[in-house]
Amino acid sequence: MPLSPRSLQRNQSLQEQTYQALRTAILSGELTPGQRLVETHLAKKLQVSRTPIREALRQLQREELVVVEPNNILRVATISMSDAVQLYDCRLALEQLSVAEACENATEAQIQNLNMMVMQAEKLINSRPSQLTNFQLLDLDYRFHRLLAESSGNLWLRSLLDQVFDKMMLLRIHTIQNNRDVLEIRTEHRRIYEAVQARNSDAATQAIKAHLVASKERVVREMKNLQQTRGIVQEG
Amino acid sequence: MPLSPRSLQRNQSLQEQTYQALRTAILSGELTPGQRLVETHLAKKLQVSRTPIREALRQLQREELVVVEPNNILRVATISMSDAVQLYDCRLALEQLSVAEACENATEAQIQNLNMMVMQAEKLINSRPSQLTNFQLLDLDYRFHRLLAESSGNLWLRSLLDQVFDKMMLLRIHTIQNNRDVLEIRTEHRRIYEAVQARNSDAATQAIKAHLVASKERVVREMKNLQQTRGIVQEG
DNA sequence: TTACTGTACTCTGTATACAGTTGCCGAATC
DNA sequence: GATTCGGCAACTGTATACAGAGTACAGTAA
Repeated sequence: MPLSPRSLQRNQSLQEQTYQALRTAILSGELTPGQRLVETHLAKKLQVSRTPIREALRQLQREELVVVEPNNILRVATISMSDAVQLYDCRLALEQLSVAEACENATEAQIQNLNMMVMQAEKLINSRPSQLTNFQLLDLDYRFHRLLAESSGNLWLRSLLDQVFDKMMLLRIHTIQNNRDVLEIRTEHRRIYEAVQARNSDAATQAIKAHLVASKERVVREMKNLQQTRGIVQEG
Repeated sequence: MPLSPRSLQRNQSLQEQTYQALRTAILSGELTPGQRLVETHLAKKLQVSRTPIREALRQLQREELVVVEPNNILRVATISMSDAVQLYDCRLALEQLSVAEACENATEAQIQNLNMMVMQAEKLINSRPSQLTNFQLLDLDYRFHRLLAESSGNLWLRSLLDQVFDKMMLLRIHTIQNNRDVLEIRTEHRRIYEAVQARNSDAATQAIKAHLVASKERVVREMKNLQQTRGIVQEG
């Protein structure tokens, strides 16, 4: 849903709706990394006053989806190659814990949902590639990982991983545009799912580790490609 | 530094200063867990308008140092026993990565600083126990861990751990009041330091793991004690 | 042509006004 | 004495006004 006037309703606070709208716009790529954010413009676009905009921006700033320059200019955050590597390292640490605890604590309903996601992904991969299916795959990828985190039963782990996922999304929404191979999740997700379903903590840890290491490598390779062609993502 | 009118200066934005003041007040225990936060009162206390207060509160809310109730009442966050356990699990995952990367990337200056902190702690422990030295020890403990995270060179790891540390601080500022034994960091910190200094990644990982497992156990024990006597920390 | 300066414009930081909501208290009623 | 209703007080949500900082641009002088 594009950033548009009065797509907002009055049942929730405008501040919260503004926050969601901006976050979604950033994570969907509608607001591109590095783009300047001007309070007054956003206010006009969303048909609200600056107050809710400012509060939403402060939150995004605290999550580092928005960064502030020395002269108080706000921009959508940019993810560099080294950021990506470091984020993957954090994921590696956190998601091993995530699946290990999921093996212990996942409910049957959660396990069924995981299964459905794996099957959906397999179906999507067999369909004709297009930019739409690429986005759907990426979405499915992160829904799978978020559900794993949720299944761990550890709320703080979930909250930390959510932040990491948001930042990864910011990056990947731009890396997958052309190359669906960066989303080789077919066998990898299934292996993770099966280990969790069997409550086999060691296998699950191994599987997620292999998945993330492979994924990291694919993303880094794709970023190098992108850097050669266009200059969207800068080195940091 | 107590929350007082016009302790703020005009060189930084009031919003940022307000944020720092509130965060410090929460982490130092001046604002106690569960305490209600009223914008207008805080505004009067800090001698600023509601605008900077609101923006600061939104940030604290996003970091979950402040929680909002259904009727829009804001309160200082409360950490339950299960929160503490889950936070320790996250720390365990992240800090193992932290020291492993610190072994690779720490600068000589950082290693020297780590050493100084270890020695300072050893000196403090030998001094006469008091509430003041307890607070100093706790502060030193977290400064040590933060510096480890910084030495890893992984900015995202550092940012994630900072959040975890803040929440732990919120908890521990109340658990250590009487019992300094929860801060048995003498030998444990030294062992971590020596492993990092020797760039021995395996030893460092083992040492931090042992430290955190032991620390978790001590804190849980102390929380059980507290729960029996007074009701500050509620089960969640 | 270049460098400097004044000016107008844009944007942010902060304060404040106003409206809507929630919750409480007291009075009237059963 | 308990209960319910009206009204008041306390807060929050939102809009907006205003001031100050930064910036770009044009005009002028060397």
